[in-house]
Amino acid sequence: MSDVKNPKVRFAPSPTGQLHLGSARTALFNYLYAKHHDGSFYLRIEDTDKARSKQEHVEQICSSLEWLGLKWDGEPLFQSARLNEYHNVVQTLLDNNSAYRCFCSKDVLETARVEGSYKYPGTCRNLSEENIKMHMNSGEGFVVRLSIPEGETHFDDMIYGTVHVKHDEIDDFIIARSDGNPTYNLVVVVDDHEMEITHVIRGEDHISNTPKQILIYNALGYTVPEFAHLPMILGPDKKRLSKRHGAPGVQQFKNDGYLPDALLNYLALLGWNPGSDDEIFTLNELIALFEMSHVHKKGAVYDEQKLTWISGQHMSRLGTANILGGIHAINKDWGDGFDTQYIYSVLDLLKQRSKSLLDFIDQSSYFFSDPQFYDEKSSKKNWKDDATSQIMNDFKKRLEAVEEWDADLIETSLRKIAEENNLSAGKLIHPTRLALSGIPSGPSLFTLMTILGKDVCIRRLTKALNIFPLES
RNA sequence: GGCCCGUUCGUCUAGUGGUUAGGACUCCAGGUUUUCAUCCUGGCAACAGGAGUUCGAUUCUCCUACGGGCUACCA
Repeated sequence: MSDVKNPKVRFAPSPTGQLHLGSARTALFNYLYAKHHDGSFYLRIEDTDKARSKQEHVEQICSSLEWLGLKWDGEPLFQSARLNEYHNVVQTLLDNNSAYRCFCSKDVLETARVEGSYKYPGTCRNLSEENIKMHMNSGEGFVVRLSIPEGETHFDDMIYGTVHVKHDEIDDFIIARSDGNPTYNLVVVVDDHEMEITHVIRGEDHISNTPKQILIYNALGYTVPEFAHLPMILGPDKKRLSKRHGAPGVQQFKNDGYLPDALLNYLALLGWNPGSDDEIFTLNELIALFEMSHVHKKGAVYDEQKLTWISGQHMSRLGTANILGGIHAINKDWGDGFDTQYIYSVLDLLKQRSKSLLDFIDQSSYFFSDPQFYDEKSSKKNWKDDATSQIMNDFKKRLEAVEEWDADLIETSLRKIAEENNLSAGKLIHPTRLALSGIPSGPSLFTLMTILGKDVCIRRLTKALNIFPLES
């Protein structure tokens, strides 16, 4: 066990879109790390980009996290509510000469960049007091840039190891825009400090922001937290999965009938390994097993087939009552009008055959309503003539006479008729299945009939006898 | 252009200075089953390339290639 005690971590999405796979994984690893070490997991909404942030995304992100079961501690912190605080910090940095006002126009700098000059030239870095006053008096807009000192910054990343960055690689980056609003690198530091975050766990795309942020921590005299940068989740083309690049939203997985634990399980395996050959875990098991040292640096390609397999594993392992809960979350009317024992029989019979809740609902439909359609191919193959109808009619009569509706007795009765008519049992089984379920495949016919009950079976057989063999 | 990171079966991954390079998903073949699915058994399939260090490198070092990230008045 590690000696880390009660870490405080945060998941800090910007509400510019729904919670997608990549950010869900980041949230998960933060959560696992925190809970494994008896720490806290906080939520912070990074909504300083007013143009792109939307309330509906905030709600969507929260409900996705709730669905996944990643409960955050306390109340979410909204950056938009802390603008005054950021202004004060910018002023502090200006006052202690860690930052300066820059009056260069956006266009000029943009042009220079296009021409190959990737770094800010430092034009306004050492303006005189008078010069600054002159600019300000004339009402010119300005941004505030951090003044990067000479030297080098390094930090020990929990995943990447020690990262060294020379300061001449770092631009005098902007911490406050010309409209006075702070930028990401500034607010992240201010808030992580305010929230007393001990471990910053985020995507690898932030690794080059880290030294910039450390410089701000230093300029403000704040304690620098630990960092862990997670590998990216990639699309099939090995490009980073992003909102733009077809990253599915978490909501989509919910709608597709995946169990939250199954999604979490799959996500955990992208970039992390449990140190054993086991692959199926509940969230609590993941918490117990999670170690940052088992996270590696390589990006992982998202593979829906493996997710589907994991989902199927969770379906068959999950308790029947929990499956029912999941189904009701999708469709609260499911199973209405049927008694609990009947519903549980169906659940037990089909859950290990299902890849997802939706798949389950689909497979179980004929337990709740008589078939409206009959599979065409199977109809032609298994009930193509009057001879079949003849035998099916006999079978129906025999069933009507059965006193005790029991799988074994039904089977015996069916096989007996087949034998009497010199037919293989399949000649009777297939048309019966078709008549009862409308489809050519499914669980054991005899247990299926037992669950359905005598009345329903007779009713469906009668209906089928009126219809089959199908015309044309 | 610059900085940083990565590279083991198609995919997710384990692994060691000497291994038949292991597992999982997918796929294929059998088995089980009334059918389909599950399940069981078996199979296909990988150390990016080149130097160097070494008795010996997949493992250590360097180079190259390829891939990724960052290089915004986005976060």
